[in-house]
Amino acid sequence: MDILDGLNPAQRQAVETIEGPLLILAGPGSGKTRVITHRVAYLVRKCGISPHHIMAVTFTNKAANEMKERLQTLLGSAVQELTMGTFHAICARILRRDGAEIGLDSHFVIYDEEDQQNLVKQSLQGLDLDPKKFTPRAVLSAISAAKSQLLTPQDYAKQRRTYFDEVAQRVYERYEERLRQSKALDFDDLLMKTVQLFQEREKVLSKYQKRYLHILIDEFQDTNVAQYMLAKQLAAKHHNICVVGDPDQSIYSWRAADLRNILNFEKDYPDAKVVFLEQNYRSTQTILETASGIISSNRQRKRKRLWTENEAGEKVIVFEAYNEQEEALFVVSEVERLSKQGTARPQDCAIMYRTNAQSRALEEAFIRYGLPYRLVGATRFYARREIKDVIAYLKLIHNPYDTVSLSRIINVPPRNIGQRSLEQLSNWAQAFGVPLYSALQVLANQEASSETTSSAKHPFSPRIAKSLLSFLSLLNDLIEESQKLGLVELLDEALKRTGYREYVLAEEDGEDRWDNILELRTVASQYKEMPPQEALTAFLEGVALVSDIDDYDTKANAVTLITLHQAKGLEFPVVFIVGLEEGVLPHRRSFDDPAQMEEERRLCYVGVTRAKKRLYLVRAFRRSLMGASTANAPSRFLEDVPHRLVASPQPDVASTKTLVYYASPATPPPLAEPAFKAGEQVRHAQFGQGIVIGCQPISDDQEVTVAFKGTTGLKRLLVSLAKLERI
DNA sequence: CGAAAGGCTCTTTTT
DNA sequence: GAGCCTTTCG
Repeated sequence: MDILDGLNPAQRQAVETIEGPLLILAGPGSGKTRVITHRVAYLVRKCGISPHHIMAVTFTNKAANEMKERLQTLLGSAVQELTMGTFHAICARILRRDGAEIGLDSHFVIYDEEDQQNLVKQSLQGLDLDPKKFTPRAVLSAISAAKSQLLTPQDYAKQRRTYFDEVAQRVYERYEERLRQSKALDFDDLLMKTVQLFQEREKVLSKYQKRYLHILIDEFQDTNVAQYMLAKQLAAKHHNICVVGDPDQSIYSWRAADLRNILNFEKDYPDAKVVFLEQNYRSTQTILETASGIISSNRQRKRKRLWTENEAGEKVIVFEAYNEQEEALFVVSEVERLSKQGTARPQDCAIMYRTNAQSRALEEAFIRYGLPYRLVGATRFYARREIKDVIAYLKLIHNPYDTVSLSRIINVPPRNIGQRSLEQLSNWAQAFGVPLYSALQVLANQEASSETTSSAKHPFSPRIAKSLLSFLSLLNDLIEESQKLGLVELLDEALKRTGYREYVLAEEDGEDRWDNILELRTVASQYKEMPPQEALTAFLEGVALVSDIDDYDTKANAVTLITLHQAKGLEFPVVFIVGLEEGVLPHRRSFDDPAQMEEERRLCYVGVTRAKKRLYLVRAFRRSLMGASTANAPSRFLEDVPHRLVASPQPDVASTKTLVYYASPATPPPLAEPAFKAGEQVRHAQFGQGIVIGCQPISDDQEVTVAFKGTTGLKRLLVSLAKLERI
């Protein structure tokens, strides 16, 4: 098969233009992914470029994996040679290998946002500031923005304007110092340090420049200054840089993405060729026109003409519910109706919303009516406390200087090292300017030699000193074990020695939490092929850089619940956008900033253009936000949907007049008949006898809660799996 | 020292 | 409505 077969002229041009800079402006549904994969295949198969010399940067790991899968069929095992991943993942690899050149320890740990916030909190302490005015969150966001623009604390100092800037700058300095002590890098460092490495070490840069003859970057509209600089550095030798994006789909400016990267690409690369992909293969005429209607009100944009040969298709359905419960009910009954009709299966449908909090009402409705659903994100596996605790142990084993992780688990499970003791330890360490781990070792030496060397003598009571030392030896033992044990064995050993299992099981939801840990163990077991040390590094890196969307599996037989941001790059036959209200979408935080308001509009545009066949725009008249229920006006975006595209009876979306369109008289599907009733006596093969407490539908199954005799206690089981026997 | 309870503030979006 | 922090008590 020829690689160019089945491509339209513009797509073909995008694939064949391999020399020099290339900007591909790709409208939604224009076959962008297809172009990128075919371009890579073309480079390898037609131009004889080794995959080793190609770098492709994607926005998520998921996108990278999918692309690899597709290329597998075109290239076979040579795919492994490609450098493919997010900027963050690629940079982490580079720094692990060559970071020593700029003084980085190859055992650096990666700090996620929670870790960062803890560190900012620590750095704020002792500055004697109004904690209301200078929240860790706000300060961190300033620091992160600075780093995304490659501003060091010194650079930041030069351009600070307000008192807040001054404070943020001082915290930034302390924060950096602590990161360094902990041998840790935060997300932004991964980019910034790589840029720095390339700036300061010509040899290293040149090595990578020589290697990467071709560089491809997807979702270019969402890159920040640091990422842009990185691309520029890497491409400086060969100039074969191909960027793909769509300014209308730029939705990450709050994460310091800079639209100017794509808008000014042609200025920075004067010899750049530009290809427009404007034919849409995804959506119906109606959906595409709806999208155009919405986006064309933005003033800061290049006009472009999207078109499609697809049929007009179904009208857009606009629905106003009374409140979020009714909104959810409407969605559920529509999904049910479509699937009864055979029009769409549950997995063909997606429900998109502006904020994670909105998923709750939807979830409740789905559970209540026993419809299968799949929630992307929100539950954030790796953000769970027990998972973070266990990972903190592993991070510490990997790099004991990691002060954030050490502070996190020094008293988890409780070992008599309370806040005050930790504070004492921290102050003492700070006085020496060393990480907590080093301080603990100094303490150990002092205790061992029993000599009382004047000023530096530790401040701890004998009892506390004993607790601290026993923690230190626990940690040291585990570090020693890590030399010989495989990853899973190491994890087990850590859990055993710390007594974490007993600790977690004693809590409320202990069973669930323990199950989560077992799931983490399963993830760890996937690294068994590697040598132990390497496995630990790879595991921690993987864990640090995953995103919620990464393990989203489209095959499950379930409706997808997803934020508009996460929906970028996906497509569904049926899309519901809910919460189309002033204050929600657009979000109220964008009211006073026209640029942000335009981004809200783009977000809405992204949502609409995910739909292939059917689009529902749904809003609620009242909605409870933060406890209180408020009435909201219809979203201004609804006004931009041409009336002729909306299902009759014509809703007058411009007015606040109520409704309009009812899908079949809302007949809520009957509750599935519970398989068990409370009070029934049952027997389980493993847990023995018990009494049923309750039973409720969950996805396409039922969950039964049983109180078992003896030590087992309360268990929640899936009816289909548990094989409960009535007695 | 730590567990429990009560009161406070926020909530966009996330690699 | 929840997570976070502070307070209080054992």
